[in-house]
Amino acid sequence: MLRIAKLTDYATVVLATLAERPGAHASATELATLARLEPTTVSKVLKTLAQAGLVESRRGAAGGYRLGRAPEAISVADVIVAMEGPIGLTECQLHVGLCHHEGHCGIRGNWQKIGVAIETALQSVSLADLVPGRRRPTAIPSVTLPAEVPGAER
Amino acid sequence: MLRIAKLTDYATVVLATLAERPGAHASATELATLARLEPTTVSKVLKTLAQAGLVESRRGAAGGYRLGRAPEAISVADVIVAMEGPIGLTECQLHVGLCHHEGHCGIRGNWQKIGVAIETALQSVSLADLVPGRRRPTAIPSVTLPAEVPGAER
DNA sequence: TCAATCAGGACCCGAATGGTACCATTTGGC
DNA sequence: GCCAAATGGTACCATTCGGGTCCTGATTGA
Repeated sequence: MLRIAKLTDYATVVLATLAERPGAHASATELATLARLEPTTVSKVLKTLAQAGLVESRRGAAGGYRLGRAPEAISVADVIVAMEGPIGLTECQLHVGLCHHEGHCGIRGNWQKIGVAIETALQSVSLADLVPGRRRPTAIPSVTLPAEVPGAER
Repeated sequence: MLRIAKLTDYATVVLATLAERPGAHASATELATLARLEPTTVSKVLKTLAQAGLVESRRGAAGGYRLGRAPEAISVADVIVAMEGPIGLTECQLHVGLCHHEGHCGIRGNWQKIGVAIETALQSVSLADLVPGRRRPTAIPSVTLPAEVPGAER
């Protein structure tokens, strides 16, 4: 487990397809053909991505979608956040007050730090890194877990 | 999103509770009281953890559970794997052949590397680090994404 | 022998997910 | 001016999954 949703996976594929044809607008059906996905599903994904600003849409005839930013400026974390909302391993990481164990749960702060570390890792990988053969980075910046993970703030 | 299941969260709390009383066996109901969780839920969690070897069980009167290994030897990744199965962000990361896009999907290998990076990060945090006030590590080992993330193996 | 405790299912309910369909709106071209 | 193409938005449904509860059997110590 610890999966991302299928739609999020599709989103990365669609975005990668878009990254291979920069500038021009591509329709949802066209992208679906290229990515070999269901047109309706691709359309749904693109709508969500457009709301997040990751793709720009143009309506009407000869409309379609194109990347909202350069592939290097779109991280995997951006895609996940756009499709699934804020990244947080636990519920209490996002919404304070919902969990009635907050008062005595000593490991809450640690989960938050772990989540931050994962989010940082996902932010360090850009869409350009995912597109096959487009860019070939020599190395990915190293990711460090935030120091002192112990039960600090309680 | 990108959440862990609630039961996994409970598992860390229960394990942390167990870590605070090393050696002695504690019953499921006793642990539930300490962790302020439902006894039946705690029992369910403990059964799963016992199957994975993270806790040792003793049946009968005066039975109960205790940690199977030292808290330092139990990582957050171990807990997640025990409760939810292998860590994998995407379906194709775990089961080859299920996805009919494998042949032409260029970003599959990259997702795998991202998953490995996250798993490594989770493995670097032990149960001892989660228990409040028990150990206070000066720093957590840095985690580096595996080099060359480009669409290599295709 | 009995009570306490774990082991292992079976079961149910609610929520989330994936997928589809429908209609309104916008745009460009004939 | 009209029509086709395309997105925007919403609603809907089937399925799966997670969380929680309950029951019965096996084991152990007093």
